[in-house]
Amino acid sequence: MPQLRQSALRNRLLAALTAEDFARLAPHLAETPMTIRECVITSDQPIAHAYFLEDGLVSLIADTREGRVEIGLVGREGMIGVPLLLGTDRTPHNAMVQADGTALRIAAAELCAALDASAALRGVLGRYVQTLIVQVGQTVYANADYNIEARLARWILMTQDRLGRDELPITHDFMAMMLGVRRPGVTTALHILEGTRLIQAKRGRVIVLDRAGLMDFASDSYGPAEAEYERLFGEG
Amino acid sequence: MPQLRQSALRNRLLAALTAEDFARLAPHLAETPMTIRECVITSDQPIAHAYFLEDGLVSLIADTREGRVEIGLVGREGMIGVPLLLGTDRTPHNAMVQADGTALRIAAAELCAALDASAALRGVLGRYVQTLIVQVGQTVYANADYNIEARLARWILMTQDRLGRDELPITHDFMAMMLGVRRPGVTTALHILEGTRLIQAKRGRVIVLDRAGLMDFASDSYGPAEAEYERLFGEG
DNA sequence: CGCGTCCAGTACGATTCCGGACAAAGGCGC
DNA sequence: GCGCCTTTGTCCGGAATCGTACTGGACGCG
Repeated sequence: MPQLRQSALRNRLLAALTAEDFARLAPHLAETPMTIRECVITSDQPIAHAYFLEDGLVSLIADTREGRVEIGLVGREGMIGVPLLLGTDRTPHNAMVQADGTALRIAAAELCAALDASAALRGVLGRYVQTLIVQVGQTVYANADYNIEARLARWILMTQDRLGRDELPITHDFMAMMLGVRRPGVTTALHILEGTRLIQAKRGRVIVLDRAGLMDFASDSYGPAEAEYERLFGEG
Repeated sequence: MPQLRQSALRNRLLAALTAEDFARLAPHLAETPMTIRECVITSDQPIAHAYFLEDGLVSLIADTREGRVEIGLVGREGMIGVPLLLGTDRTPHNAMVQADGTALRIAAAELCAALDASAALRGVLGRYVQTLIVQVGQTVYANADYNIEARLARWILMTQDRLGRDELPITHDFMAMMLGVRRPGVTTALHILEGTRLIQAKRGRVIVLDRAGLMDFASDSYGPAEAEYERLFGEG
């Protein structure tokens, strides 16, 4: 495979590694396409690879017999396969692709070997786990204290952050599942956001018009998790 | 301080350590009382110590200007100070004591040194982080898909697990804050649980009468997180 | 033993959101 | 251009929960 140049990567975790750590991982990283609705990790199944996203969007989903909810969102700021960092090869959650993209993936064994060899690598990826915990915690808070419109604004902002574009390829149905609400509830909430010109909704996509306005609308449901990421990776 | 014997400890994480890892930590562990409403970790402040709980209950709380919600619950099955494991010395969350108890605490620097020295220690504590992520994820799910009574049943079960007693020293006000609902909502929900003889409510405490019945009531909101803990620590 | 404080119980209108159903419209394949 | 499937828009009654306020009882303290 072609030589990977660290500076050419979009993944913020790989970019934050020391040159030495990157050199350790690079030989094992393979570019992999991700297509929508694909499950890159399936609940309670062995995790064969970790994925460093270059583009696209993946949801971490808790689903049981009686329903499913999104608990976390990962884009090129993060990675899929956190349980591997934490000493286990499986998890009850699913990781499902929400927007097409590509990832650099590495076999579980290679990642674990690199982790054992480098405290600096453990530090970078550990800090990512911290940001993920804060993100999930923020989701608990948002679901408890905010109405659908605010949570939708938060979700749109998070998605925009991770995709790095203003046009988000998302249907109402998907957003409803992610937020754990009824689909018509999303339709109505989108109309409200559209009415104040914060977004423009088209069939199958949402276009962000006024990011600052969305942040106002989302209030404290958006922000803390993002601040934690910037604190830990902002300089990197 | 007196010699600590690993087999005499109630904390399940310390009990799960190898003898070698325990010996590494033991000289630095100091028994510390925890009193109700004390914040053992304050948001965005440096974390000086990690706490391995021997008894008592601590909540992880996300609070902002506009509200606070519990995102996780820790007892003798766990530890406080997870960010230290993940390469940072602070977090936006608070850790507040909900029931008096004691903990064995260790200075951050000593813990980090031990982590650097032992892959096995990293494994045990990393797996605890995994169980914590699943617990928080389960809270997202419970808040999205279950009514107050079921969530209350879940919370009572989790508290009972962690305290190891049937009598839980908890006021309605506290439960309301933890679940992110109104206080009278808790009163009503408790009456429903009491009506079916699952619990008995007294002033300032709840007594579990029928644990199996509570599990039925909580349905899928309770279980997955606990199964994950047993999978990772069940034999230990 | 009496007072003050914390805690539990109750009420009620307002509001959000659900559950389910159905109709319109966009867009793709043929 | 036609038909079909997906997606979106809309409607309704009903349930859950909220916000707020007030009452009465339990407990601790002096």
